[in-house]
Amino acid sequence: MILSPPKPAKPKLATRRRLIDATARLFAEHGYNGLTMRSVAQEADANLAAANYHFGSKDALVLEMLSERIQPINQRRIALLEEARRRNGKLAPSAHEIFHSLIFPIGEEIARSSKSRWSLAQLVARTFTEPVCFIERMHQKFFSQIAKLYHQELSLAFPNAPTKEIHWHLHLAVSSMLGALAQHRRLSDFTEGICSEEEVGEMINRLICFVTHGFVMGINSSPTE
Amino acid sequence: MILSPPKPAKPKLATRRRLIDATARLFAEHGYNGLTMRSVAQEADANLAAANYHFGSKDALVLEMLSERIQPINQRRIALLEEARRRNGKLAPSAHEIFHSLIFPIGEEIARSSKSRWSLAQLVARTFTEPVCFIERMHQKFFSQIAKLYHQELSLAFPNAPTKEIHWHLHLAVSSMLGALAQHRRLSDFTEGICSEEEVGEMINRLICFVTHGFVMGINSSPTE
DNA sequence: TATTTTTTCAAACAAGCGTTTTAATATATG
DNA sequence: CATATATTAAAACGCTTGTTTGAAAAAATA
Repeated sequence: MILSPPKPAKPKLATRRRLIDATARLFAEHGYNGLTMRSVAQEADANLAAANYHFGSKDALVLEMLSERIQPINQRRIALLEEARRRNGKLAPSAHEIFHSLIFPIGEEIARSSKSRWSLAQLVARTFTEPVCFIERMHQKFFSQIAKLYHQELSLAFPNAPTKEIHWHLHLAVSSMLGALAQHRRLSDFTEGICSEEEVGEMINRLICFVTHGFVMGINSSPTE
Repeated sequence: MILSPPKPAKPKLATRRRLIDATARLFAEHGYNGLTMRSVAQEADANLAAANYHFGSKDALVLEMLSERIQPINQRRIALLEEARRRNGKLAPSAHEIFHSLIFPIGEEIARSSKSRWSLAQLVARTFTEPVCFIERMHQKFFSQIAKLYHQELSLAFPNAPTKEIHWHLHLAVSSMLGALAQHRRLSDFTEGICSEEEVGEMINRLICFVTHGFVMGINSSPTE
C-alpha cells in the first residue's frame, strides 16, 4: 500500500504536464486564491485527486509551475547580458543593452507560448502582486540574485552615479516592467482600440525604450557621488 | 417585520465607517479573493452579519470602498490639471505638470492616511491587477473618462505626435505608475535596505520624473505625423 | 413613557475549499 | 503470463466561505 505519493524521477506522463499548464493559465487569470484544485482538474481534464497525487499540495503545484516558467527566463537574461558584455569588449554594456537583456526574454517566452498569449505576462507580474507569503519568498529567492546582478552591471555603466540612485531607478524600472506586463491585456481598452495587444514584440520594444529613458535621464539628472 | 435591510439615506453610524476602512486595509493586503467577511468583521470589531446588513453583499461592500477611495483622487487630479492650465495661460501645460497632476494626488492621499501608510498605493494598484470582473468594469468606468482627459491634454502638449504614439506612451506611463505603487512596499527588500519606503513623497517625485522622461523621450524619438 | 424603527448578535445554512482515503485500473517489470 | 508498481477515479473528510435567520438590544419617534 502506498501512503505518500511516490515521485518518480521522470514521470513523462501527460497528466503532470496538463496540470502544470492549466495551473499557469488559471494562476495568471485568477491569482493564487482564485485558483482552485477543482478548476485546475477541470481545465487539465484530470481527476481532482491527480494534482495532490503528483505534487502533494496546492502550494507545491503552484511553486513547481512558477519555477518551471521563471527559471528559463532568468537564464536567458544572464545569457543576453553576457553576450552584450562580450560584444562590447572592454566597454561596459549600455543601459539599453542592459534593459534589453532584462525585458526581451519575457517577450520571447510570450511569443513562444502562442496559446493564451499574454497569460505569461500576467503570470510574471502577478508573482509580484500576490500576497501569498511563500510566493513572495520564492520570488525573492529567484529575483534577489538577479537584481543584484543588474545593479552591478548598471554601476559599471554609470560609474559616477551614487549606489542609492541606481537602486532607486532600477526599482522604478523593474516596477514599470511589471506594471506594463500586468496591464498589457488592457491596452486595447485603454487606448480605445487604437493600440492592439497582438503585437507583443512592439510592446516589449517600447517598454525597453521607456524604462531605459526613465532610468538614464533620471540618473543623469541626479546628484553625482 | 423587516425582511430586506432598509438603507437609510445617511446612516452616520460608526460601524459602517469601520467596515469600509477594514475592507480597504484587507483588500489592499490580500486582494478580493483573499478578503473574507469574517476577517472584515474582526478587523472592524463588528459582527459578522454587520457587513451584509449595511451593504448587502461582499461585492457591494468592496465596490463602495473603492468608490469612496478613488473618487476624491480623480477629483484632485482634475483640479491640479486645471490649475496648471490656468497658471500657464495660453501655453499648454508641460508633460511634467501633466504627470504631476496624475500622480501627485495619490501621494497626498497616502500621506493623509497616516495609518497603514502604503496600503492605499497597493489598493489603487490592485484594482488594476484584480481579475474580478466587477472591479474591472468599475475601474473602467472610473478611469476611462480620466484617461481620455489626459490623452487630450498630452495631445495639446505634443501637437506633432501621432495619436497612436500618445496612446502607447500614456499607457506605459500609467502602467509604470501602477507598478511602482504596487511594488513600493518591496522597495527596502529590493534595494537591500538602502532605500526606505518611509519617504513616500520622495518616491512620488521620482516616479513623476521617471514616467515623464520615459514619455517625453519616447514621444520625441517616434515618427511625427 | 410607549412604540416604532434601526442596529447588533449568535447561530445556522448550503456551497465550495484543499486534502485524504479506498478501490479500481493501467503500465511496467520479472 | 504473473506480479509489482504507477496512475486514475469516486467518494468522503473537516474546514471555511458568503449569506440568511430570528430574536435581543439600542435608538429614534410619538
